[in-house]
Amino acid sequence: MSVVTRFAPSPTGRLHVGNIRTALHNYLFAKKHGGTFILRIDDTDRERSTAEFDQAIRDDLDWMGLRPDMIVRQSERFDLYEREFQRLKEAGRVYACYETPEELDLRRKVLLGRGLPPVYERQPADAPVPEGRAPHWRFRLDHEAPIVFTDLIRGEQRFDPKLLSDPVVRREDGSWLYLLPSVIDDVDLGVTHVVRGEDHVSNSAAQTQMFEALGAKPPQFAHEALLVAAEGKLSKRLGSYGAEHLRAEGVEPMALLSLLARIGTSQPVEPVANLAELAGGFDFSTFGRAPAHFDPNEVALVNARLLHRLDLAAVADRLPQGATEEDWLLLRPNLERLSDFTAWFAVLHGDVDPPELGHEERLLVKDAAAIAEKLDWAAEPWRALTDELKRTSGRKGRELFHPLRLALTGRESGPEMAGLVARMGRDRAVRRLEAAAKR
RNA sequence: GGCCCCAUCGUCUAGCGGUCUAGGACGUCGCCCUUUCACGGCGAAAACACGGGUUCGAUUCCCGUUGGGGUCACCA
Repeated sequence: MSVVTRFAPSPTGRLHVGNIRTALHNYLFAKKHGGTFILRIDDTDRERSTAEFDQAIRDDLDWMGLRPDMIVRQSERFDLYEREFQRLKEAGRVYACYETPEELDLRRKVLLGRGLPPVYERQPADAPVPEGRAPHWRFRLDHEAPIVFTDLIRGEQRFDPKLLSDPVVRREDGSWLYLLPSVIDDVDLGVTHVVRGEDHVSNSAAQTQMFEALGAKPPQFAHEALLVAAEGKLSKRLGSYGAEHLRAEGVEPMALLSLLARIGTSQPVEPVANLAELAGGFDFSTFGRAPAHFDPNEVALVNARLLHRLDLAAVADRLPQGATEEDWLLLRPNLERLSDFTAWFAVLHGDVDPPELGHEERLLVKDAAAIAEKLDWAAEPWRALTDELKRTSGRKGRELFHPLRLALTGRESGPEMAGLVARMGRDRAVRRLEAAAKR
């Protein structure tokens, strides 16, 4: 049987690192086994779901190369839910309830106050039905059958159904809550593996019975430990590391994905060039069970390391017009993000603002300009320039190089000067040295 | 509050009773390369939360404490 996974976001916001990680794991597991990766848009909540977020989610997945083999929307499948719902109703697995949210809330507080688990208490069969009120519907958990399933990450999971509330599956107005439609879809689409955060384990327990009530075998579950922010402790804050933010920061998708695929596992976080390679090493047994700390700085680190080994071909279409292989190899080791390339490209082929230098440095740079003027640029201009200047000025080491670097590139640090100087050409070099001397 | 999960270097983790003078990766620090900074190469420092057991012997098993995470919605 071939593997089928699904990623089921609701279009009520953009993707963030937690979401993306779940999507990625579903994708990688499916691809590793030559299976199918489904994107299921969970838009049963018509109040909060928007077409814009629906689109944004697909764009973000596309940006990362996480292409779904199939896309379905729950809002287009209500007929199916209706049919299955009727079946469950006839089988007595779904029943009508008439409590108001306020009543339920109060009851919960009372139980909690008495130190009891706030589990929903079923009404007796002969309880009076309030007049003129539409019911909402709950799924009847089988209290006699202990719920047991083997989680791919957490091992054997056991739940006493008596400690679980019968989940509400449908509201008074007929709208759906996510629990049941999700199961119906998983059955219908042949989902074999449900990979999601550990905040869903108790949902999985209840859903296990729903699969069975529908006459289906529950899928394999894998509940991964959540990500928490490195600073502070609220996992909610992770929301700020959204896809749009990461994209705006100039993060390479594969850098993000390399980190997200490995964080919280026993495998080293290292830049990996493509999804296929990531999929090859994917293994639930390497997943830890403790929440992992997500540190945005780590994304930047992986991003830089990834860039340093990328070939020109991988980035050529995102580089400025006229950038050559030589430019790329020269500048690449110094990039933290690809967009840095543009500024360095200007150092080679455009203009830079002259820096402010001290009196001594201005004199040095003025001498440098005079020397540079006469050099054979086809030989080793940087070597020749610095050798000569060392002799005339008596300076060496940082004393000598720092002012030259500043004058020639406008920056404190950067790639190898020899390469930069040779590449920028004599005219540009002389012009900059003179400009810095005058400033 | 009930229930569930977790607890090893700063971080992610390996370890499944003796093989641990506790291994790897990221970060940090140092050295090398570079007549500068960075890149790169090499190396070093750095951890078994605490208290009880069990055992000839506990990082490893059990209990408790402390600490973290999750969940108990007519959200997903």
